[in-house]
Amino acid sequence: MSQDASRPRRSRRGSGAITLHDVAKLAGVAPITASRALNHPAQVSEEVRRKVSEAIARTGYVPNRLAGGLASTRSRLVAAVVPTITGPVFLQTVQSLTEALAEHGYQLMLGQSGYDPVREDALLEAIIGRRPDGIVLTGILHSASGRQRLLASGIPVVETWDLTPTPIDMLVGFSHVEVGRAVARFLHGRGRRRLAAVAGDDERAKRRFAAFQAETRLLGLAEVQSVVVPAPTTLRRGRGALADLLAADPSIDAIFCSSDLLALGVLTEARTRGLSVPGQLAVIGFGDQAFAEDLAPALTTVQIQGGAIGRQAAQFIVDRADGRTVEPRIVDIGFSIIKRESA
Amino acid sequence: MSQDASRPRRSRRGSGAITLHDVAKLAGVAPITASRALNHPAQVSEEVRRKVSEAIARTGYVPNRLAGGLASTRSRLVAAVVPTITGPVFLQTVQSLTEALAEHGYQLMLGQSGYDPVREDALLEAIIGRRPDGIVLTGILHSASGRQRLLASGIPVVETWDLTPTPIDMLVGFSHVEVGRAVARFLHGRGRRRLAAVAGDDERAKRRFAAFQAETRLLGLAEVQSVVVPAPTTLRRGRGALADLLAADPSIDAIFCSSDLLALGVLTEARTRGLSVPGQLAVIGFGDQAFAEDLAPALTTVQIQGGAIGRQAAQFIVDRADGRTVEPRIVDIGFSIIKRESA
DNA sequence: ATCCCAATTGGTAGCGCTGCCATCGCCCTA
DNA sequence: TAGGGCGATGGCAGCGCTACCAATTGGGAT
Repeated sequence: MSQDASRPRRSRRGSGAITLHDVAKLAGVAPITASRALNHPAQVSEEVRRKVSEAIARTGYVPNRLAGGLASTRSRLVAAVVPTITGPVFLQTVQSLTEALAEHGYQLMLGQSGYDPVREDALLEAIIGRRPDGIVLTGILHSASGRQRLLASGIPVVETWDLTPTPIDMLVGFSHVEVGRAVARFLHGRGRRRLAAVAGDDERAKRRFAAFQAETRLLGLAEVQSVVVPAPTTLRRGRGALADLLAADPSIDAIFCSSDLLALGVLTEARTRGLSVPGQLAVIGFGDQAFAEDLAPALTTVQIQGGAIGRQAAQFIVDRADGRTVEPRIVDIGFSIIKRESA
Repeated sequence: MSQDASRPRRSRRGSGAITLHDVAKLAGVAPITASRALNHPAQVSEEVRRKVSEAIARTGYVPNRLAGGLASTRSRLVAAVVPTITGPVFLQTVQSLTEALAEHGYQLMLGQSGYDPVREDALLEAIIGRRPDGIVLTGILHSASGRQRLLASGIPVVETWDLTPTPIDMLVGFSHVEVGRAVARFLHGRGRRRLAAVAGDDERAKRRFAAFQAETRLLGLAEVQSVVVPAPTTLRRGRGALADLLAADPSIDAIFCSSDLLALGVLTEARTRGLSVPGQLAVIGFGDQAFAEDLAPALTTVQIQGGAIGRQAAQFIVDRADGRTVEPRIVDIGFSIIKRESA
């Protein structure tokens, strides 16, 4: 026990914290050997492993990952970009992403792009500066300059919650077009003939809506009544939307909502107006949030496996970081319509 | 334009990316001068600033913050720990924290402690290893060893969503005890006499409930009927809770719920049972989530300024990082009961 | 006995940046 | 003209870690 006397006045700077060198000295091995004991335990003897872990326990040493990342060019940091965290759509994805990443020793950095392209650019710069081992884009439509920047950085990128034939790099999502079509056919199949829609004001929701509308025409139904509400979608917007829709055409018999929250708003407004669901009006949501199944009436909705998206994204990035080639680089996670009471 | 020929085979390692040295060379200044042009622009001449920013624009240089953080012992990283991101309670706080931090050039790392103390310790280690400039604890009850570790790391810590006289370091929150008392008095003041509660299974919710119960006794009311539901609280749990409560005592006339989602569940169950709210039953929630005001009936609830908590926490950390002493280190953000229709 | 190879350990030299101190002009004052 | 002071620039060294290569050891093959 002799860590008192010496303390050779740190030459200049530093945090003053315990370093790997301190641990190595205490364990009686070279610093690099201590490093190996931690990062490649198979490469050192049982004895060294024991001495080093003892020294760590005694000093309370915590490796400086900033230094490690700099030296190895592997930061073990992954960035996730969402428009805003308060929109509940991506939460499940962020959660499972964080968890899956943590299991592999990676840490998540969270960035909110907001709805401002200037902010988006600044955010990208801040992220790239940390040299993450991967970037997960969640429901963001990035500017051309942002895309360029990402490409130039050479950092693995996973786009999620969408399906395009030309991703920046890797992709895990589902087809919004197929969702729109499937919902139209579903409602038609259940005897609905005067369809309406409440769409959030974002690119994906609009694609779902366009496909929904196109399919409706193919089915020979009446023109779709629709309302576009600004993002993020809320219960209030749902109530307002139903009011608007009814004012425009009281004969509608089904509504496809851009989110479950919007659907809850529609349900709420319908109830206050004495409209029976699903009797007079069928309502279908999107997202299958936890509350959907326990509403009264239970909400029929489109289920997306947000958790699976996050796990797959994490897998993509870990594979890349470990030098494995990722193939295929596009994964369609699919979706399903959960039939409950509201439609 | 001459960055082709030379490329003097990087001696050994490195990411191959543009470095500050490359920029400095192109601008015709010393590396340290280029560094100053970026970080302390007031210290260099107009001319240098111009040449450097030109070189940056031409090369697409993005500073390596890992290296910067290592050299300056300021990572400009802040860690936030939440039990789970899918519980919507802390979202507002995380959002405003991220935003306020971004404005000052800080990036947020997100950690989920889950409900497992082992995981919590691993998470803390992962976080401390990144040498963040601050750690924000949100609604977490950390183990004694975790607390010890945090203290030893010397990193500024902000605890949130609570009020204790003995914080680890800094604190911004409100009194759960006062909330419980205030709600009991509020319901009593509105003529309710047979109070009940649905409490989430976490430490804070239990403190609110205990105070609620104590105050009820002081007011001379009947013993409080209660149900404890496991975290995270959901709509389903709310429905189940009302069923249980009614089974135990059909005469209850008011329910204090641990979250707005729980309250929505109670509202839903009450409706399916033909119980009128607030006529036969008063319902009050906790959190004032966005949807609360647009429910039918609109939900009376306890409002917490989650956004303000996040902003204050960011302010605390930025102040500390800039070397300002933070005083007082405990901020009571308060709460208010928002009277709507349900109680 | 000699050589070879694998397993283990150590040394050196950075990763890309910034803190500290020295240097260089230049202007102002005496 | 000499001295002092100040603003701008540069050099050096090192933050704490790991990649790469070298050295050492012990056994097995020949």
